Parts: sequence; structure tokens; C-alpha cells
Amino acid sequence: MPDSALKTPAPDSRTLADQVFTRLQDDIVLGVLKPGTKLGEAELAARYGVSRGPLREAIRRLESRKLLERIPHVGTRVASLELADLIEIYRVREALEGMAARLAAEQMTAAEVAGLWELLALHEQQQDLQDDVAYFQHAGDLDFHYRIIQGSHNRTLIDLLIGEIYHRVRMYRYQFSMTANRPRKALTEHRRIAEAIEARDGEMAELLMRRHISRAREYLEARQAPGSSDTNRSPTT
Amino acid sequence: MPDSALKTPAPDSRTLADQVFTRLQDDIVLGVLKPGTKLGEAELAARYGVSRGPLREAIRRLESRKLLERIPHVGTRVASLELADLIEIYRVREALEGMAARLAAEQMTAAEVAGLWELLALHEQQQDLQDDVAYFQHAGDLDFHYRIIQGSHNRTLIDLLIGEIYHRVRMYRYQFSMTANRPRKALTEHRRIAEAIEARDGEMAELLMRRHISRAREYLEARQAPGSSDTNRSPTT
DNA sequence: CTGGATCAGATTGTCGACAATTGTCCTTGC
DNA sequence: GCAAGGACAATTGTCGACAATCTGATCCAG
Repeated sequence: MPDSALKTPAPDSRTLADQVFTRLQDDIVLGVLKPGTKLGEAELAARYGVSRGPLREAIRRLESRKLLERIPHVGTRVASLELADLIEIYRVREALEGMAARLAAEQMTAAEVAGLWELLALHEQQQDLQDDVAYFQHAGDLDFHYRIIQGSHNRTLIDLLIGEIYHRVRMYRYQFSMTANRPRKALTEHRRIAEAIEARDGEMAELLMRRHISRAREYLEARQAPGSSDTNRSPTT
Repeated sequence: MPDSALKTPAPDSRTLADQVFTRLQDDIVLGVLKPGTKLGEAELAARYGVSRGPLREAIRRLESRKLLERIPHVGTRVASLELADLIEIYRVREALEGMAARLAAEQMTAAEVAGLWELLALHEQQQDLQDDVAYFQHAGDLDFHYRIIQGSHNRTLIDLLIGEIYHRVRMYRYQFSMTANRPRKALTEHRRIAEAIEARDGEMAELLMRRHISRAREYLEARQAPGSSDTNRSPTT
């Protein structure tokens, strides 16, 4: 639930099209509408209590974000996320978040760095207590990356990552009920990235972030390879 | 004009909304509609001979691509591109195209590599003849990057770069009538990137591509800095 | 003369109905 | 019995009209 910071438009958007866009996106990301489901416009319009006009606008925007697949004159389906797609996304994340970490090391304010350490302290505490493990994997881990992305102070980079990429990552996590496979290691890597940022070492921050994400991708590729078919477990990144 | 390969939807889209989307995008990118222009829906609807319905869908899609800026209940304006925005985009290109070059070195087929060399030979020939310089800067240079991006064989990466980023780069070029400032150096760098790809050296290809784009960005930053206000000249990347 | 509130005009947001296209099912011929 | 063709139904694409909201210009008060 603490995904509040990840929503794109204003929470109480004034226009109906924005409201239904937000609600539809949440229903897709959280798994209420499962991948492959065929969505009739009339059905959805009744579901959200709006006309087909605003609904169509929301559909087009979700289609741009790759959360919906539409075929003209045929219909709209919820995008089905293959593991191969997620691996592709991790390649993009490796490049983009590596750059974000580099820029964050150069551009983050002292207050932002302090906030980063507070977040890590919170994570460490929660992990020691084995408290709410789910939080760490979902919003917790994402929040760490989220702060570094914002720390880049590069609007284009932020919009791309938060607005175009992360929705699909979150969709994957909720869809497969992902459980972190190595939270302790991930936390250590997070801490080292924070150290590099605090030291204003951009190159090191980029290297560590890329390695961090690359390891998660390699884990996914191992799951994809034939022969290894364990239960749903996922990297923490 | 040889931008045919850069268009997003099918050229003869069946639905009216797609057609007006394509035409509107071209008018924005090519500078027919200049940045900051206020666009009335009724006016545009008459301009393209469609109703406001399909037009609004096109507007939403262009807004997602950051080519239009919309304020609810107020209106839509053509996105005004500051030099600072272009510099931000070049940071993203450095990260993304660096990764693309790495993947291209690993994934490109022999035929694709051959096509890359043919393109470079064509560029070299045109430059020797001082023939059509404009081609090299606009479509020519973009085509080189375009091929490497596609060579990554990563659908997510391709869609991001071609579908979300490059439109704004093209818009900038047409807007400022950019003239290459160092075509010879750029061609040499292109050739070295191709060599690394042919040698299947992913790390080297990424390094060279990042340096290539980074230099162009540094040139833009120099133009942005106070004191240097020469005429409109731009890097070739 | 300046500042703020009010009102008119225009523009955007929303809705319901009509037209066009697609997929399906039935019929028909071989 | 099977395949090809056609007609029907359902869904999407498109349109015009109505309602809600913002801009600006005018008018009034201080």
C-alpha cells in the first residue's frame, strides 16, 4: 500500500479521464485485472461509472505505457508479461538506473542523502525483526531505487523510469507474488551504493548500481533457462 | 525526407485517430507547428478534417510522448524545447544507446553488421563529395544510431529510444536547423563503433558509443554556458 | 488611479447515438 | 463430411450536441 509516491497523476485528478486512468492502472498493476483478459469498452465504462469517451482516453494512455495491448476494430487486452520481457526491462534498468546513480552522486543534496540513510536504517531494522518482509520487497526496495532516480535531478530520466518502466516492474511483482530471494545481500548492496553517493563518487555509484541490477537479471535468466523450475522467487531489485 | 524508417505507426493507418496522430506528429517535429503555439481543438479538427473525438486521442498520445503540453480545462501547446531539456535527453541517450551498442555487439546478425558497413561507406562517399551535407546530419546520422538500436534485438529498448526519445531529438534538429560541427570526427567515431561491434566486443562498443554521445552533450553544454553565443551549430549525434 | 470582483465569451470535458468493421455461425455446394 | 461463402450480431470507431470550467475584460470600490 505505501506505493503512494509511485502514482503518476494527481491522486484526486479533476478530470474523469484521469481518474479512470489511475483506477484502471491500479487494477492492472495490482492484478485485479489479470493479464490476457479481454476488456470490452462498454463493460469497463459501466465498471467505473463513466462514459466511453473518457474511458477510451484512459485506454490509449495505458496502451502507450505498454500495460494494455490494443488491436484496431478488435479489442483491448491486458498486457501479458512474459519473463523474457522482464529480462529486457532489466537491461534498460541497468543502463538507466546506472546513469541515475551517477547523476545522483553528483547532484543529490545533503538532505536527500540523509533521507537515503534513514530509509536504509528503516530497512535494516525491519529485516532484523523479520517483521513485514513483504514491505521490503515491494515498496521498500522500490523506494530506495525511487529516491536515487529522483536524486538524479534529471526530469527526462525520472519520467522515463517512473512513468514508463516501473509500472511494469510493479505489475510483475504483484502478479507473481514475488518473494525476495536474497534480501540481506540486496540490503548490503544498497548500503554500498549509498556510500558511493555520499562520497560523491559517480563512477563507483554507477558501477555498483549496474552490478546490483545485473545480478537480479542473471537470477531471472537462470529461472528462464530450461531445467530450473523452482517456485516463484525473485531478486530484490 | 528519408525519415521513412522513423515513423511509428503504419504509414496508411486504418483508423482516423492514427492518421491524425501521424500527421500531427510530423507537423510538430518538422516545425510546421512551432513550439509554444496554442492549439485549439476545433481549429485542429478543421485542419485535419476530422471530428474532435479522434483528434483528442491523438493529442493524448502526443502528450505522452512529451511533444505536447496540456493543461486540463485550459488548452494544449506545442512543447517548447529548451536546450537544458536536450542536454537531459543526451544523458539518457548516453545510457540507453551505450547499452544498445553493447547488446548489438552480442546480438547483431552478420547481415546487420554488413548493412552497417554499407551505410558507413555511403556516408563517407557523400562527405567526400561535400554533396548533400544536410542528409548526413539529419537522417544519415540518425540512421546509423537507429540501426545499432535495432541491432540490440531488445524490444523494450527499441521502443523506448525510437518511440519516446528520438522524436524530440528530431524536433530539435529541424527546429534549430542544426548544422553538424564536426562531421569528419563523428564519422570516424561511427566507424570505430562499427569495428567494435564486428569484433563482438560489447564492452568496447558501449564505451565508444557513450563517449561519442557524451562529447556531443559537452558541446551542447558549452553552448549553454554564458559567454559563448555563436550561431546555430550542433554536434553530429 | 489601482486593485479586486463579476460577468460574458470561448474552449474543453463529457455524453449518447450512429456508422463501420470484425468475428462467428449457419447454410450450401461439392 | 468438409470447405467455402454469406449474413447476422457484437464491438469498436466516429460524430455532433450539451454541460462544466477557465480566460479576459469590464465595472465598481477604495
